[in-house]
Amino acid sequence: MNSRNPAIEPDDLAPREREVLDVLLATGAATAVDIQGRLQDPPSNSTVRKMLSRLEAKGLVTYRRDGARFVYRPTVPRSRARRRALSRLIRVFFGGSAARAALAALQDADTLTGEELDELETIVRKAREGA
Amino acid sequence: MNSRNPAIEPDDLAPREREVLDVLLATGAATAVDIQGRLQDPPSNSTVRKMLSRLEAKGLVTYRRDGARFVYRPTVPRSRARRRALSRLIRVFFGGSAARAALAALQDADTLTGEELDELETIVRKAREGA
DNA sequence: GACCAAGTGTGACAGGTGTCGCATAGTGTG
DNA sequence: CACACTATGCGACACCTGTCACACTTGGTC
Repeated sequence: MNSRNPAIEPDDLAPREREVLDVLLATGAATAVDIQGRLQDPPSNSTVRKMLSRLEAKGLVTYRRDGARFVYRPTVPRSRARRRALSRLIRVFFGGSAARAALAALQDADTLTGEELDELETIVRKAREGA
Repeated sequence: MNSRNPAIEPDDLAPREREVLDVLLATGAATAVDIQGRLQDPPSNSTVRKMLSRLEAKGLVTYRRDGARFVYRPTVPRSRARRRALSRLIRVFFGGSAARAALAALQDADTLTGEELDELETIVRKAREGA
């Protein structure tokens, strides 16, 4: 069980481990020092490395040397993790309605680009036509 | 530290505990048996009760007798937990853009009610006017 | 090649989690 | 009120987590 364990998902992780993986998912790749700097109430560097090594043992991250340092990456496809996280949010907080989740997110969006507005209009138009 | 401990947030919980709290946040209130039935790969009823008692010790749930059974509720305001979960999702998976998160959620929405479409149009219109 | 700085690997360990079985308490019915 | 049924409280315990200190590697510089 050295890598690729499809049974373990990011949701099954302990809080600190999940926090570390979150940084990796958000940035795509990072060193132990980078990660340490992005954690809330940061622990020692040793601790971060230990987390990374455990995540690696669980098959959730890989690393690659880059000179003296190691650069870590998540093995879980970002899109897959995102889909799971999104569907969980929708299930728990929006009674299963993706539309209501989207509306809530839009409330938080202080700015919308013209492109985003166009996309929204397209979605609305298509929905009206389809119905 | 019997109740109201504002320092402990749902994100700081171990996976199983979070799963239990999720059910409570999703349903508003539930008994140990209800919760057990909604967990993935459900453990014994004892286990669920132990989780609940630990969550109670952490000040995250309360219970109230209802005849023979106990009904549990989250003490964390749903809206607050939702806001935190949403902002985390946005930060980790959408580079901080609430708008892009909303668009992703809409892709998942297989049906949109007329009311929801109206709300979306209103948001788009107001955004265009404001800009 | 000897040194220093910066990185990494890992053992240890207190405390937290997930799991249950068993003893106990509350409800309703004849 | 005695019985059957269902719920709850709790002790126990193996395994997992979060934390670090300390020893070791690597890369570059005189």
